[in-house]
Amino acid sequence: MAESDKEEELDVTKAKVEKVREENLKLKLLLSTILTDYNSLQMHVSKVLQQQRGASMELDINHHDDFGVDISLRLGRSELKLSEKDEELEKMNLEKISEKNKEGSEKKRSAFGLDFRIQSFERRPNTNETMKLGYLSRGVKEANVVTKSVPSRRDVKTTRNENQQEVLETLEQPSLKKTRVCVKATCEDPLINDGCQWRKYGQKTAKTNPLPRAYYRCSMSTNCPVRKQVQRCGEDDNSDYMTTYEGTHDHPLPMEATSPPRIVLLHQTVTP
DNA sequence: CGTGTTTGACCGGCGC
DNA sequence: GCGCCGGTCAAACACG
Repeated sequence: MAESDKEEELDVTKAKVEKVREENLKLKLLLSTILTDYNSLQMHVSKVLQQQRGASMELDINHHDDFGVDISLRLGRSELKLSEKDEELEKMNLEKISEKNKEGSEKKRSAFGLDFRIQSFERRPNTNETMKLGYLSRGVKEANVVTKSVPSRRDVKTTRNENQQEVLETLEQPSLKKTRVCVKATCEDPLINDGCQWRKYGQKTAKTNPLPRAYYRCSMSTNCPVRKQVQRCGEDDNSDYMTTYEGTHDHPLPMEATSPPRIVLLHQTVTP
């Protein structure tokens, strides 16, 4: 009797182990997809930056100002510093990975549905602003990054393009700066899982857009200055959400917000 | 009862 | 100066 009980228990345990193994395999697959996607993003960023560098050299060959680019794909963390050695390693890894994933990465990217592009980014020399993009978990279709140094409200003019996408035009004032990142994402839940806790403090319907815009504050720390706005881009339930993060967290972030994909490209300076 | 959401009121910036 | 508009506040409410 006890013997058969033990055998039954063993079978149940075996089944459990098998289940866990299957789950593990699935997670591994998911991770590899995410990694592939991340690598293709890195490639894309470096390509865009190279193009930008080329364009700026062509545009202003006699101008001797430095032109720096900081990109850090992390949500609201303070600036990441890499030593020269780290940069070299990062570069080597990127090359290695890009060769490995040359084939099929495009296909996988569209299948997984993650992409982003830098619309514009420019900084003046001796400023210390890092661009941050929230890590979006699954369900993200397109991340559309618009980041600039945002001075006081007085100096910011808000215009809109055809897609009701907010574009910030910064007038001359390099001192007062805030991080601002726009992310366009498709998910059922407007509160995409970026690892942080948000508390809604308001909702408004803009005149130019009948769809409501929600305002959230980070509630992970009592006086965290980070805010985000979530604006639906279409009327149907499956439509995209434009999420705009503003500010830098004053507290450590959970794993969800700090885990990869992460892109760090520090100081690409062009000297004519 | 604590925490989060809703929603109308209020405030400051900006254009005319 | 006035009106419009976007962003924020805060009281009321809902929920676990």
